[in-house]
Amino acid sequence: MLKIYDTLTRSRREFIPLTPGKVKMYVCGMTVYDHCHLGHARVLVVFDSVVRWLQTLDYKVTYVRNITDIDDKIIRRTLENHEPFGALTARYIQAMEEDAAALGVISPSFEPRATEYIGSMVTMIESLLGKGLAYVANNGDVFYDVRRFPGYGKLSGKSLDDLRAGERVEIDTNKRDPLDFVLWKAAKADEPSWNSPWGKGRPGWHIECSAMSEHYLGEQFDIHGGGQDLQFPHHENEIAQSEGVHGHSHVNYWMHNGFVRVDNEKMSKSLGNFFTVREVLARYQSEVVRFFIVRAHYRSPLNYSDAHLNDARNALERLYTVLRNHAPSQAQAEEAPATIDWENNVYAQRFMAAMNDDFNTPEAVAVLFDLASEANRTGDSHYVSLLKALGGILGLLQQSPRQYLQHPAYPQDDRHSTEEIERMIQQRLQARKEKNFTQADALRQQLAEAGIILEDGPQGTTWRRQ
RNA sequence: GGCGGGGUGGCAGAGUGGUUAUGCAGCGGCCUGCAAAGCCGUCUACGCCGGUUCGAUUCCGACCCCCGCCUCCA
Repeated sequence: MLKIYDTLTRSRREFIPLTPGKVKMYVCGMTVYDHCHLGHARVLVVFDSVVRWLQTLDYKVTYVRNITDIDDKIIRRTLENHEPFGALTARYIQAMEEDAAALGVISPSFEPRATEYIGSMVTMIESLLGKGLAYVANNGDVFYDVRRFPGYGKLSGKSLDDLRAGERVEIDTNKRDPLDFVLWKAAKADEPSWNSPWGKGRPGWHIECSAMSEHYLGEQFDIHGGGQDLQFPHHENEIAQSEGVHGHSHVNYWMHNGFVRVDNEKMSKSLGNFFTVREVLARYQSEVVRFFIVRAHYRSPLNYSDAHLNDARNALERLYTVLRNHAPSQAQAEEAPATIDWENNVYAQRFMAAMNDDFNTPEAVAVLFDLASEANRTGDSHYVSLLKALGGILGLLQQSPRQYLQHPAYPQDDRHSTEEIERMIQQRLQARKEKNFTQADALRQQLAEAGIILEDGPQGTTWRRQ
């Protein structure tokens, strides 16, 4: 039985989908004005793991992850760059897709862009105006009237009177309440704009998620996810909009992942302490990054540092080494296809129990390592098959072990070609045969200095990159 | 100030009212020409102070400290 921690009720609740066998899930994706950083990578990987597990449980998942391709920051960036905003967003959407693919993230069922749903947003805003939950201000902006929505603050546990609006930012005098948020922004000159009953303008940030989630998933759906920082105000506002229009709750389970931190501080664009996915992928194999993310629970903070990435790299190497050392033979692979016996296998059961407990991936990873130990102890390839199958559910261990282990850690370390390495290994084997250990060790040392480790085994000498 | 989440062994990171998490790193041994990999063994724990309990890292209370949200942010 799957249990999910729901932010709204602050409790772990049994997961019961609205429609048996089906899951409708919406996750707030990226605002595309810059490259993804590790915090974005975490959202991508965390909810990818959620989808993979739901699918393992035989749910048919409809997964929507939106793209915000119009907002203040995008406009500012296009002005700085002197380029059309469509060109800017297209470039960063492309980059995001590349990063996601590198991290082994399966494409969502739908990836709607805000600019393609302006009409739905306008309809929604009209509805809110009709219900008296919104108003047109003197400056032409349309605002949500938060005081008119009784449940405002229920997701983030805030009360309107406790919020210190205006303490950090100047209050917009066009608003009735400082916490009112914009649904429609009147266009300034040189800004991208769309027609609306309130004149040319563009949507506020929050309305897009209400509109697009309804378009793809209906008035009510199962899971809504995103980073912790979206809890307030973004998701709070989304509730106000969707519930305001429909008159009933729209999300059954709210999931929020924890932050990536640097030096114990939240990694964020505004603090400028971020590392982009591509910066990190230039130095670590992408699977190391995914492993690093999956090794922590999704709600916990995750500290980023080279030491931690190195630690993850070394740990993952152990798993791939098992896969290499005890790979099932062709015959064994055919005899025992990669089906997982959830009913009888204790490792599979532990894995399932862990994942069913609010997606406890660290515990699931621990099962992987126990399987690795068992495989090393017994040499039984059944453990290896299961290790690879369970790893696959987490999006791990699907590369060929040789490819993984021989992948250059840093591109500039790729000093020796594979042919060169193989030739030196043969030279060393010849030297060993002649008991010329001095020369054999010299050759090994030479390779070691290039980060290449030799391993003499019963089946001959293999190599990997450190 | 309001609200929320935390403080676990050298590092990372789960979890539990009494039984080995797991990984990396360290140490000793086995294996090896020597290594590497692997195996066996092993050392560092549950912020502080009280309370409940036969027994608390795990429950309760106070305290200290850290982080997040209250502006855009995954």
